[in-house]
Amino acid sequence: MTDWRLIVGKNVRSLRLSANMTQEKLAYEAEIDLTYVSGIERGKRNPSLLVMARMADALGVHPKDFLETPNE
Amino acid sequence: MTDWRLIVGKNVRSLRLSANMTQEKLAYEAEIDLTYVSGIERGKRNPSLLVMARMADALGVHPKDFLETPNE
DNA sequence: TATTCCAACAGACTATAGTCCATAGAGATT
DNA sequence: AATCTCTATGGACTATAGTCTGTTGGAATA
Repeated sequence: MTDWRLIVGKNVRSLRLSANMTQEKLAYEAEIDLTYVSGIERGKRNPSLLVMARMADALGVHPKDFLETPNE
Repeated sequence: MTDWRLIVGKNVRSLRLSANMTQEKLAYEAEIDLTYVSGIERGKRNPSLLVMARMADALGVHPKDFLETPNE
C-alpha cells in the first residue's frame, strides 16, 4: 500500500531543487503557505488537486510529474 | 488557464464507464460518498490526493491517468 | 401507469485542508 | 560569537473537502 503523500513529497522536493527554488519561493509563486509546502515535501500533508496544479505551474512541470513512481 | 477539476472529471467519468461501473459502485469501492463522485465528474469538486488515489485504485488505473490532458 | 436504475443537485453537518504566527536548529559566512 | 538563509515543527485558527439525507428527473423495462 503505497503512501502517495510520500511519493508526491519526494517528487515536489526534487523538482523544486532542479528548478533552484527555495520552499519560500515556491510557496510564493504557487500562492500557498510556506509551512504547507514544507509539510507536503515531508509527506505529512494531503494536498488538493488545485494546490498540486498551482505548484506544478510554479515549477514549470505537469501535475502528473508529482505522481511519478520509482520503477515498479 | 486550464480548469483541472474539469479535466479530472472527464477522465474519471470515461475511465469509470470503460470499467463498466456506476457512480455508486465506484463510490463504494473507493470508500467515498456517492454524491461526491458525482460532483467530481461534473468538475465541481477539488478532490484531495488520497481521494484521487483511492478512486484510481478502484478503477485499476494509475492516478496520473486522471490528469491526462487532451493533445495540446 | 408505475417501478427500477442511474445520475444531478440542494442543504446541513463534520472532518480536515490550508493559513498564520512563533520558535528552533543546522550550515554558511563575517 | 553573531548574523543570515533555509527548513522543520507546533498550535490556534479559518476555509473548504467530504458526508449524509432527501428530492428530482430521465431512460428503460414490465
